[in-house]
Amino acid sequence: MSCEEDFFRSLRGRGLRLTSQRKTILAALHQLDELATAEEIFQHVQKSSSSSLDISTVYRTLELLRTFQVVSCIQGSDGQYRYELARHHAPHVHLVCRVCGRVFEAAVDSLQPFISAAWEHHGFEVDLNALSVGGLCRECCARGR
Amino acid sequence: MSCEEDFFRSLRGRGLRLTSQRKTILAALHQLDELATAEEIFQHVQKSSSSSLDISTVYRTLELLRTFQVVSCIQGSDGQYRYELARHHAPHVHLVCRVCGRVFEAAVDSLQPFISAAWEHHGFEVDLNALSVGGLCRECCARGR
DNA sequence: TTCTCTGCAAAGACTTTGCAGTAGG
DNA sequence: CCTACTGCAAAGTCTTTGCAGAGAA
Repeated sequence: MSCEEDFFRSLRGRGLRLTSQRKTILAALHQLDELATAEEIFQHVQKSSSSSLDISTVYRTLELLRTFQVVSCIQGSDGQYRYELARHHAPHVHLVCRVCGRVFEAAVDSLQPFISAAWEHHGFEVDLNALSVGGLCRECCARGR
Repeated sequence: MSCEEDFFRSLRGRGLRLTSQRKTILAALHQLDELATAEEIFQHVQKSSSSSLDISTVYRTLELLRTFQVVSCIQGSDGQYRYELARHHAPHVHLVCRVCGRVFEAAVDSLQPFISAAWEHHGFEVDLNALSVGGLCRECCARGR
């Protein structure tokens, strides 16, 4: 799995180690294949794997994966951080419904004018991997808020 | 002040009351005139006003103001909620630097294509007041991350 | 062997909640 | 006078941290 090899190389580059817990968490991210909280990743490992690990290890590993840009991280409408594999998905934006909290994925091409404008007017480099947009989804909108 | 009158009317519509604490918090939001956390609003009142209130009252009032759309609310890079008066500002987007945490305001016109696309493809109604975009600011970008 | 990493437990930061007294309308 | 609101204190939720032992390289 090239993702694990990449991770291993990144770790070695800083004198860090590829432990079984880190492998397990990376595998869980592949299996979940969607935005997941640290708690959800933890639960998934508890159920699907014989390996045991601690929730604090999950947090520490996710932080590490984030610094290597292996995972991207957004905050849902409930304020929790949610993670997903960065390279596993085409670049996309998350549409987070402020009522039901569900997350939808939208393409990024229509954002190009905005990205250019942010760069030209503010020197700001928009991070597409961490982009989440609040609003109302179709159902909640129809339900009248 | 029309903002307070609006708030009063909204409250009356639901049989709720305009208390001195709610007036104080609304005034603080006007004085701060920028994104502020509950704690910052609380501190501001403690310093600048003779009225005393509890931090839990600040949270309860901000939640109330949010349901009436008097304030809008985003999450900064540190995960804290930050509030500002919704009508006091022209519609704008917050650019949140993932390194230094500073927040910049950007115009929304270049987002029009994206807003239209989200609506057409997903039936998703983007909420501009709650829109924050992560990335790297000019300084942190120049500093090489 | 050498350090990094882990599990555990505890603390931390921010936010919410239950309750009895206070005060708005 | 009614009942929503407040302050207080306590709990809740999510996340981080200190430390001694475990385990990669």
